[in-house]
Amino acid sequence: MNLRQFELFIAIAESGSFSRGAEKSLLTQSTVSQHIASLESEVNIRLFDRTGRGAELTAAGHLFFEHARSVLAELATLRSCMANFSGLKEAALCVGASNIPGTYLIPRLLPELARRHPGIRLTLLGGDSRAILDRLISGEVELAVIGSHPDLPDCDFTPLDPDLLVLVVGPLHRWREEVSISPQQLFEEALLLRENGSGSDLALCSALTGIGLNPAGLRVAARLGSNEAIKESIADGFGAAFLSESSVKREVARGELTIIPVTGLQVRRHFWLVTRRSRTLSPAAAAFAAVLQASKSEENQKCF
Amino acid sequence: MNLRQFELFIAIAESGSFSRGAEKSLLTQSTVSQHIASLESEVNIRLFDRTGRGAELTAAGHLFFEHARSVLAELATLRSCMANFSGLKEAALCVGASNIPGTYLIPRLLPELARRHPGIRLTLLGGDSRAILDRLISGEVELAVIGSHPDLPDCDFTPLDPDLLVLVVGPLHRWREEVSISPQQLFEEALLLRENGSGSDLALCSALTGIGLNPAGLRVAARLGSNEAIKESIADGFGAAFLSESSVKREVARGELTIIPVTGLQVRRHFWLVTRRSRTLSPAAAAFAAVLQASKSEENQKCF
DNA sequence: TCTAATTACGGCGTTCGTAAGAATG
DNA sequence: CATTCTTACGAACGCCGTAATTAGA
Repeated sequence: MNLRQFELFIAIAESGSFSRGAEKSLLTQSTVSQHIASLESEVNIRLFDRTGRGAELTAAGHLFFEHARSVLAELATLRSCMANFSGLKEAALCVGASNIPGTYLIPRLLPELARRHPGIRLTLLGGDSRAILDRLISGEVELAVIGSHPDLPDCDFTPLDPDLLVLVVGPLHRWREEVSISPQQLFEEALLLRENGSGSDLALCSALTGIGLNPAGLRVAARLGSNEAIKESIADGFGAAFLSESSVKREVARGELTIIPVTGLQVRRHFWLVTRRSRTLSPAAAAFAAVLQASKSEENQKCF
Repeated sequence: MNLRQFELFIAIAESGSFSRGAEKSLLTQSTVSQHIASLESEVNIRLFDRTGRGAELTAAGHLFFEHARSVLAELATLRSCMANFSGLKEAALCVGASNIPGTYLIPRLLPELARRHPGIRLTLLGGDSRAILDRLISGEVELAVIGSHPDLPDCDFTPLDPDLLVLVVGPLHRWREEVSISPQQLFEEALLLRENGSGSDLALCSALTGIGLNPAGLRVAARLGSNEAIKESIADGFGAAFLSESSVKREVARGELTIIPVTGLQVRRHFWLVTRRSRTLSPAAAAFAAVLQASKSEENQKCF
């Protein structure tokens, strides 16, 4: 009992004769005869009545016919789904992203993704880096975009465009009017930081260390769990913080926050595209990754 | 792409390794490898990621998996339907029967049919003999039970138990008290007959001719289209009629109708089981025919 | 007697297993 | 180094076609 025989069976049933069914299926009568005999012996019941001028379905044959059609219909569905999937005509894609990339990076890329592959239905799952990576490893998301690079043996990390962290203060802050400050001045001011070990925290520490300063000396007023919480606090006039440039663009434009350059200090943090090592990306995931990479070169071009 | 490969694919997907999938499917690893490679080349996309300690579905593989399961589910349905059908566990049967057999013969057989084959779902289509035979020839019904035997080359007729036609009159009829009447007396009375050429009409004519009388001399008060119409008329006291003994049993028992024996005249009419020549009967139809035949011998035993 | 399905048989392609090789952890 | 998948190659099986046979109209 195989799919070819099903198609043959249906060709015969619809044409009413073994010979015409054979023609349709590009086979000879004799082969057709063998196949039907084989089917009949397998279900142990006659499927066609041989009438002398063709063949006609028996009651059992009618039953078989209906179900054979269902089987072939399912098969056709499978084929078309696979073709759509391969061709990116229609594909579900599940991506994980931590806070900053999920809020500020990926949304900017959605138009380009939709333009290139209108069939991709994207689901974006959020969470902190650790949770996102867990979801990646479990297969719940196919790729992840995060702002840190833990040492995971099972994952491949691809750098995306670097995120610039800038010092921002609120409209009532005493630094408000400064054209710039020195790195040393940072140690005199109450700072708001993200969680210990978070991507932005690590980036700041590494930048300070890079110019010979010890991050441990910073006056950390608070460590807050969200970018937005820090913004709120600063907007009220309390403290200063290093925030992702892209995440404060809007507020800076409205004058709610002000960027204060710090002479000789550049705090950068990379975003990483993470995939499971030696796992095949679906075409949709590959397309998404390509869009991410493309945006990266664009950003870099702007930098140079 | 064939059904065997689908089963194999699912075995691998569920067990998480080519080797274990091979065991389940009673194949060797290498064969399995070839089959999956063949599937993958056919849909033109990777279905499994080979992880070094097994194999895991890719996104495309998950999609394939779902649909492959649907295909196999349909196949399983087909197999079970065919098995049920062959085994009479569950089968639809469509039978045609003309008026008398449909009303009085077949209903009596239903309990026996249900006892032998509880799974058979019977559909009984009615109509006059001609309509029933048309439905038989078109394949709409698989077998037919009728009260006449037209000369159709494409049909096989099998005689069932003969039906006895008896002369019945109403409670107000002048023959009410007669113990019996002579055949000649029939010609003095208004008779109600069925349609010209109907089974019961033919039976009466043939019986009269058989004892040397000419049916043309009968006083035909009316020809009515239904047995029940004739009963109604007679019960009102008008006329007499030859009706199927089995169809008047109930009324005779209640005293609404009376059977008057006619000396030396026996009007019999055969019922026929009709099938299309050289067509295979479904198991259900064969079972139904068997019940009919069994009832026939029973009746004959009573006769002798 | 013609048309259509079945049967017999030989060629050929596919599937399968053994065994050796490569990759992964 | 062990496990797992891949590749190569020969054997077996099944599928297909030709041609002769049988059945039906």
